[in-house]
Amino acid sequence: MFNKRIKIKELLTQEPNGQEVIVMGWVRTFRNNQFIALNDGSTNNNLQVVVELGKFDDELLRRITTSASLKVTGIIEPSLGKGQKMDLKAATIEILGDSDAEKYPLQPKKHSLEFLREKAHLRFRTNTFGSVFRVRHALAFAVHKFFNDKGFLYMHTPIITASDAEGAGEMFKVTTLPVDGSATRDDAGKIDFKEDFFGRATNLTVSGQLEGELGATAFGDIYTFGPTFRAENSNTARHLAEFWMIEPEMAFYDLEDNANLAEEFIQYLIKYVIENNKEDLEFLAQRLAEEEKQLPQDKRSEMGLIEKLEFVLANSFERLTYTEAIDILKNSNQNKKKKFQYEVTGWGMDLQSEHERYLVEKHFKKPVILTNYPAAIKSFYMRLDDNCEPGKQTVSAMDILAPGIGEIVGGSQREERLDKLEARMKEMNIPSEEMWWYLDTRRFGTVPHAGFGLGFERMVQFVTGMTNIRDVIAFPRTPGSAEF
RNA sequence: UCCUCCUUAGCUCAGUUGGUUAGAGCAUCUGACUGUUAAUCAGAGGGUCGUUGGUUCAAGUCCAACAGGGGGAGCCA
Repeated sequence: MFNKRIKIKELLTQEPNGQEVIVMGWVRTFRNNQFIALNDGSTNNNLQVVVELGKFDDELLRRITTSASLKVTGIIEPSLGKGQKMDLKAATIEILGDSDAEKYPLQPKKHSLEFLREKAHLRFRTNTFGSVFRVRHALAFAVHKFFNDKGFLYMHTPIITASDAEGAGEMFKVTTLPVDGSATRDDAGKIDFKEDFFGRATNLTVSGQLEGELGATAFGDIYTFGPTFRAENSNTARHLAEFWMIEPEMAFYDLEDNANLAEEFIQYLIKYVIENNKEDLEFLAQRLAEEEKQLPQDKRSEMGLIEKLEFVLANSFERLTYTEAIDILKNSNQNKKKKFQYEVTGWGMDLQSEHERYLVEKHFKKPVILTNYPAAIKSFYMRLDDNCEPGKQTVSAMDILAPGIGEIVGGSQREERLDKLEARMKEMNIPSEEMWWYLDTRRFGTVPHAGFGLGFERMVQFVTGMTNIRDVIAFPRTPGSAEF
């Protein structure tokens, strides 16, 4: 019977007054052959277990090593030492699992994040990753709470799909055909996917949006929250081959409604974590400040982590159109002095990440919602804006750019007019026959609707201040790397 | 995929213009001490210098390829 234990997080909120408790956890350090710092993952704060001299066998004490797991019973008393308010005076100590100190790779000292990435199966036992993953959990919970409270329906869209949602991005193939080249070929010498498990070529999803639209045009408001896969050979601190994305889709929403929801959503998530994970945020803020001490002054953040989050809560996001952004960039000193690696050539160009960073981090110094991009650089399903200047056709797209992260949200009002949508698909070589089911939403009771995708890991990065996306997902999948 | 930097003890790192037996702190082990806070003190063990090949009388040090990792870029969320 193990479940009579009290979690350390809860115990530490109590007043020490001689209560008898059972705790279980892992040893962080054993100081002075007398003080065990015990952690059970419920909080970064350890419980100090006091081992009275002569009360326990030396044999037992020798087995209390870093990361050994213990069951301890005893009495809670006010601590005689300075660092903590209570001690657990041990009556019994049971070693649940030994941890060979010569082989256990983590020590009670500072390890580099790169080193811990290679020990991803054990890094949860550190303070940094303890905080990161508790915050990640809180954010995931807050996502569901936000949408549930608003009456959105949580929709599970398929992970195996036959459609290439945005015509962009390499996809992972899903097949049961032999990979040694012996699969049946058709007359043209191509692999005959009629022989495959699903009777057609299938992939891992790159987005649940198209299926989400089917839900939205029946339920009104839906959201998805699931894994997404991109087989791009991207090697950066903000890309994963497997990541989690939240994609709300709303009927009877236009672009402005969409932007309002996205802004409210992001602020809600931040507020939830500030209110519910104060200790973890404080730890992460301190960690980030220490890390930034190593950087040259001009590369350090102007605000501390919590200060930054509170700033984002207190100020509305800057909204401007793509056209206005191009004007700002073109007239910036940075551009006039040719300090951009990619010159701002003018209307129609795609923004490079240095341009986005300039707008967010230098010009506005807060999150920015960029809208109404040129149609030529955006996806087929985005709604064409009416009354555009000749040669400057735009779509009702929006990207939300966050300081230090870049694009955190991408969304749009969807093209609900069948004729315009079909014309656009033809233009962009999207096979409309295969998408008959998608087009049916426009054939039968089409409505104005909109939605967006929020990269969950990027949101976790923004809130925790972790600079590498591989440190905010338990087991990162990146090109050449799928250990664990 | 491109550019760039890195790879020396379990970890973090030093190692001079190529030249005897490759060092430090922490960790580990042994002992001491015992109200400690990454405890402290003393001693000990621990290395095919990422891999392969080359240059040289001599390579941790120079050159090349490969592997792994960091930072930046592209693609994107």
